[in-house]
Amino acid sequence: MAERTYHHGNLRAALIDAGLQLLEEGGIEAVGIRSAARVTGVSHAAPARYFPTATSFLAAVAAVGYERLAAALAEAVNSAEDALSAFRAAGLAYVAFARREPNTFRALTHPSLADKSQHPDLLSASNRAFDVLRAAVVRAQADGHVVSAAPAALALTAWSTVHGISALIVDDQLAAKGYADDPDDLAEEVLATLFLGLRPTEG
Amino acid sequence: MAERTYHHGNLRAALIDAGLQLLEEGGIEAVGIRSAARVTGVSHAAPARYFPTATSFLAAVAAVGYERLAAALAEAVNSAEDALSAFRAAGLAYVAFARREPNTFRALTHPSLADKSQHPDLLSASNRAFDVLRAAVVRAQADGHVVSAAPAALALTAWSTVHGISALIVDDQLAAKGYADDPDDLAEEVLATLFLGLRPTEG
DNA sequence: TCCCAATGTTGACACTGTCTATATTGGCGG
DNA sequence: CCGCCAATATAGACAGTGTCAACATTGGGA
Repeated sequence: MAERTYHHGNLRAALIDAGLQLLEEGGIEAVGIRSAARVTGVSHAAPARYFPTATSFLAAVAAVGYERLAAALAEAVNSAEDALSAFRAAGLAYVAFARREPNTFRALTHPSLADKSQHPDLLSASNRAFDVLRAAVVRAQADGHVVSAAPAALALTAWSTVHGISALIVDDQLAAKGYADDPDDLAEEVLATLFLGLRPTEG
Repeated sequence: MAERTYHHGNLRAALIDAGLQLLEEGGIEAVGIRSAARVTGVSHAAPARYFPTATSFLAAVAAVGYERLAAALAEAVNSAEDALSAFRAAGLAYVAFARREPNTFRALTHPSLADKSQHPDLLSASNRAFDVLRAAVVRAQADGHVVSAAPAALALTAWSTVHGISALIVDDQLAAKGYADDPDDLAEEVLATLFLGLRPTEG
């Protein structure tokens, strides 16, 4: 901060902060190399040393978004009482995160970041968030609340479900598609259906 | 086509065709007002009369994508034997569409189109696709294969599920998340879980 | 202390979307 | 059949973007 000289100190982190701020304020379209440089008070080409391309900058910002998501999921899981309610809390936390930070949520699945193999940090952050859900599945299996199939497949199913409903809620598609009630109710209903489908056959 | 004069005839449709071509070839990032004009062989500002803003052009292209999706769903539903397999076929057709036209699929949920209320044609096309799924739900209810709750909520649940898994498959996230098998198998598994969750309680 | 490698800056280029002013022309009333 | 007008397309300009190459600055180790 304050009265910086020629060398910034930790420009990389400062740029990512600026990117997060731009993201929150103006959506993903507002996140750019030059605007981030401007916010940071640095020349327009300075970011190039840390982010060779505009997409790589976006990826770095989105990676922080995934970290936040992972943290939100982990907190929900940890503050739950039993394995099933932990799994359930993770699902609700996913939807809650999307609603709380819609612009961040949308950034996570931005088309230009579709190929995550180009952005290792983004990929690992994404997987870290997923692993929280996967761990919750494994524990719910151990407690007999979830059918004992491959955890990866079950976690992918759960991820799909909560991601899909989050996308619909965040983009405000409910009313247009004939659902007039509280989005929270829908999230609960969707999760209930999911859990019913994941239940072990005849306990 | 061929030797056009000053007035094009149906520039609007030609531009959308160009947009679809650009989309298929280079992804959504390649779809722009100027590039579409270039492909169409028209001046860079000509599209402005039909598409006042770049986003509105994108919306028109995406609307065609939703129409295609709706058609694919409808065909799957219509060529099925009974109500339950029609519902199931619709789900598989959704995933198949996403895999067949990944760039089109990604365009449908592009962040800049998140607010569909700004783009009536896009909204109605999107709803048309959704209605195919909703009708399938209703029929499956009538045949006793699906719990009798509000169709809108159930259809939203189904949409969420198939959309989520499609997004994961299209962005090639399966292997990175520990699923090494055939994506088709996963799609079937996810649908099976969905149907299990949607089944009427004890028949 | 000196120097060099790491870090920022400056300037330029091609590209984009958007605006305003201008040119072209098909089709209508006379 | 003619002439004009409104619809349609063009031309030019401007601000903004990402990216590149040449240059300036400086901190920290030999």
